[in-house]
Amino acid sequence: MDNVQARLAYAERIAVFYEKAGGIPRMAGRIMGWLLVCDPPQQNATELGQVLSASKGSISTMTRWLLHIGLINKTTIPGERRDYFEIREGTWADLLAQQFQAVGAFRELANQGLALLNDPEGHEGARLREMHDLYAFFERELPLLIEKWRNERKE
Amino acid sequence: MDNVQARLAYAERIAVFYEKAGGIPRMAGRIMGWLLVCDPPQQNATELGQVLSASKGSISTMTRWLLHIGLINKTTIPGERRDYFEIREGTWADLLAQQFQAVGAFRELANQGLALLNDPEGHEGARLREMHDLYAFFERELPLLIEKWRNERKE
DNA sequence: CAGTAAGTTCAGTCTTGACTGAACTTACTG
DNA sequence: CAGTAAGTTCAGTCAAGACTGAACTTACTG
Repeated sequence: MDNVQARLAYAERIAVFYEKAGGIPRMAGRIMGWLLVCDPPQQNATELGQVLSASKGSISTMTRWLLHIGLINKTTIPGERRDYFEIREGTWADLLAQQFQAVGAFRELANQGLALLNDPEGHEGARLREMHDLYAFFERELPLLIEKWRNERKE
Repeated sequence: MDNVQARLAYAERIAVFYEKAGGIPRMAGRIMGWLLVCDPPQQNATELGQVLSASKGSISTMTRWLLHIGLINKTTIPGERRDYFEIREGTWADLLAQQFQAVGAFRELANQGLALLNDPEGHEGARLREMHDLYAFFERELPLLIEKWRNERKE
């Protein structure tokens, strides 16, 4: 691996982006970014700590969290005691699907709001009806899109 | 407005949700939540401050921010000096459209990552190619979905 | 059964950013 | 032109949470 510095800078960029977009901890983003461009694609905790200048504790906590939400895999090599981490295949579709869950929650919140109004059908409820209809629409359509992509992918 | 307490609790729930989902400041979320269920739908800064137990400064900063990102409108009543705020019509579609912008940025990041690899076409690049293809797919499809909804809405 | 390497846990530090309160600006009103 | 109400700005406070470093657990190895 020649351009380690460039790849590190890339990991950092990914981290900043994820932090802003989804509230993902900076260090978790760095790990994700590095695992996207490192060679080989599997890295152990010590390697991650060294290249990212992070403490063992931080790596441990963040890898566990990334495992928990399903973004990475933990694998072991026969005869070795160390754990190796890698980007999980299918991560991105799952991640999007998970983010799309929020849409359903917002549709439900709109419902709860309408229940508070004296006249949900009237002009007073227009705000929440618009919110409800939009989110209901996407709650219906987004899973179909993901499905469509998974089918296209298989071919 | 009889059930003020229930509506306040609702505003709080909206605030917590938006905070987690999009990193929106708690107080901005409270304002949005309250503007969704208040009666009348227009409220001035003093009213907002009182009902939400917030300082003038906080209301001022947050309403300006909400105006800036286009979630609310500022209107005035002839003969009154105060500004009134209300949920902007079409807010939700715009908000989603804005959040979908991130998809394009991620597709671009995947490209930048591939450029760092020695063999982007090979096994080494599989991680980033998957990421790229997925985000490219959604970058294409999501605007179409929003368009579709806007058309359905018009009828 | 010491010695060591891998990994976890947790108390403490540090940074970030939301929020308050007070000083300030602006503009209407008697 | 004083008086007042509306709104802005900003320095300071406070809380949340990311990260470190050290103590601890676990399990392999000579």
